[in-house]
Amino acid sequence: MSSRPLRLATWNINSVRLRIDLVKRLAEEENPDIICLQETKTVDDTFPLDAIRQMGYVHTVFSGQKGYNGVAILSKVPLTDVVIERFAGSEDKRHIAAKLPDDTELHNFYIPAGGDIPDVTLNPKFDFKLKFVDHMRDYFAHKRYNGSRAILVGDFNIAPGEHDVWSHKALLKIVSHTPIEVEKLKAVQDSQKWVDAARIGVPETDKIYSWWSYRAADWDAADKGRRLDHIWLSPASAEQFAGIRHLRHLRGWDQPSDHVAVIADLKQQ
DNA sequence: ATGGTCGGTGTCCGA
Repeated sequence: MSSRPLRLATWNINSVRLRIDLVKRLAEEENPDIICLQETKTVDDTFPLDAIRQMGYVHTVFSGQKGYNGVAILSKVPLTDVVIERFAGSEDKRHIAAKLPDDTELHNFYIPAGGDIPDVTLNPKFDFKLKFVDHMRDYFAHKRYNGSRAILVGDFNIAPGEHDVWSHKALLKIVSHTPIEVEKLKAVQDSQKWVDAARIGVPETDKIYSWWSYRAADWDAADKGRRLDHIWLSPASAEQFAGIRHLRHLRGWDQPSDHVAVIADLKQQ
C-alpha cells in the first residue's frame, strides 16, 4: 500500500496579509499539504484565516504580533498537540509546533535576523540572536526523538555552508554567515542529529540560495543569494525523504517576498 | 562600492 508523498513547504512571506495572493498561487502551483510561514507580521485577530481555509488549509494554526515576526502552519491534514514556545526570554512570536497524523513533530521557527554589526557588545540584536540559537540547542537537547519522526523548518537567518552564500569570503563578517552563528547553529543540529534536507545527495560545493536582498538592482543577474531557509529532518524522518526544491522563480513574481519557498517531499507508508 | 529596497507603521524601525 503506497500513497502520494507528503509535501511540506516553508516560506518567509514578509507579511501574509499583503501577499495572501502569493500564498494562494503557491498552493495552486505546488499543492503542498503543509505550508509553514514566517514573518506573517499580523496579530491573530487580522490573520487571513478565511482565505487560507478556502485554499483547503482547514487545520491552520498561527501565532502573530503587531508589525513584526509571526509564524503559522497551514495544513490540509489534522494538527494536534500545538506548542508555542518563547525563546531567549522574549515575547516575540517566533515559534509554533504541532504533531502530524503520523506522529511527526513539526517545528516552525523564525530565528532573529540579528542586526548589522556582528558584535554582542555593540549590537543587542546580535546578542539576542545568539542567545535564541543557544536556547534552541538546549530545547532540542532535552528532547528524546531517538527513532521518532521530527521536522524542523523555517527562516533560520543563518547560511551555514561556504556555498550557502554567493561569496564565503565576502560574507564572513556579515551577520547570517559569521563563524559564531554557524557554530551555534551546528550545535542545534548536533543536538538531535538533524539532517539538512537540502544537502541530501547534493555536493557541499553546489550553490543553493533561498533569499536575495531587495536592495540589489537586479537580483537575478547579480545572484548574490544566501540559503537562510531550511528543512531539517530527524534521522527517522530522513528515511522518508523523497526530494527538495528551492523555488527560485518565486523571487521573480510581482511584489515578491525576498525569500522563496523551499519544498520537501516525504514518503508516507 | 559601505549604497541600495522593502513592510508596517509612523513621522522611523527592523529586515
